[in-house]
Amino acid sequence: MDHFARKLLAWYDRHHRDLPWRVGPADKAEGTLPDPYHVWLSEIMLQQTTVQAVKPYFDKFLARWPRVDDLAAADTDAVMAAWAGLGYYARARNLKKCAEVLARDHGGRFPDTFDDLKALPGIGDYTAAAIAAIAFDRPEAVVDGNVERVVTRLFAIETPLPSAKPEIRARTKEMTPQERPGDFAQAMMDLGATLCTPKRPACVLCPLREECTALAGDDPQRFPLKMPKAARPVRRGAAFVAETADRKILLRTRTEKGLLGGMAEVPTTGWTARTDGETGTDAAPFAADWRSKGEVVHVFTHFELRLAVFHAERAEGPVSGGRWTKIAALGEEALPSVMKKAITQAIPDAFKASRERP
DNA sequence: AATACGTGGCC
DNA sequence: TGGCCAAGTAT
Repeated sequence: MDHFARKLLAWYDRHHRDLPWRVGPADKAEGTLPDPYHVWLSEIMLQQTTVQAVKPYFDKFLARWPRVDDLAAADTDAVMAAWAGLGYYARARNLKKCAEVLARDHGGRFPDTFDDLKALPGIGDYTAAAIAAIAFDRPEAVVDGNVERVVTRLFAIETPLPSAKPEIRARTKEMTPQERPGDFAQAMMDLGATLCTPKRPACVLCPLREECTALAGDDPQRFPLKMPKAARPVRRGAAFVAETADRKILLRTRTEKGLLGGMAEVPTTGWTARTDGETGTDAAPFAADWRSKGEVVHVFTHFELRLAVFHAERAEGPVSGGRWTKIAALGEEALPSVMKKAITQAIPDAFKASRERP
């Protein structure tokens, strides 16, 4: 085992984070490996998502679907609703598909190699390596955003991301030990998350400070270098919150593919790049006494949405392609955050009401 | 290979 | 306060 791995594992034994899906080094020393289902579920949720955001969702999913077979047998709508708010909803659809494949073709068990894991829906290079290393003790190179930061600093890699990825992978592979590869992967990620942070890294506490090339230089924080990002355009549209006298609102389900795929929404116009600011009620789903309720702004990864919100009270009647849903039952719907924002703008107590009547 | 894909927290 | 960032994947 090389110098880096030995020092890092010693640090991990003392300073590892305790996380709900993790088996700590003390328990692992007695031969206990974490449940692959827990590792998989957490890794999918953690893709581009903070630990803090994931925790309550992980607990909720595990309580409701304790084993992968339970998830395979679940209603897709229920899974989407449980995922609502966590973002990147293709993850939830692939999670369900993956559970079904495992239940049908693998007897409800996870494969234990990188290649077989990577063949599953929603599992890419990172997640396949992470599950293989953490749940099955296989010495795979696990490279996430934390590892990219740690490694580019350790070796002062001047190539910007994403061009530097092959070099980072090669370096990580060299460092990954045959023994405790799962702990090593988690140690690298813990180091990146707690000490080798993007801003103001705590180098004085770092177990690798003596061998860090970036620290020997003048400014470790400048790593990793990154290619400049494209500007985020603004798109505009209108959302229509139709409410009946008995407190129902009109919802639709978005198509499976694309933005917010398979999630619930209130009727909206298209979201276009036009900047004239003109958003009228001509595109409303039906004629009603639409009242303007102002605008909500929501920032997606690649554009900013400014949604003009309209509210109609005492709306009624059958509407094709939509469903009238009790405001008190909105908590069971797969509503993404942007839609909760729009509904709250029109009906401030909408989600308070749904909480009061479980 | 470059782009689409959410959300919330932080400074 | 606006940009950056978080355990990436699919196409």
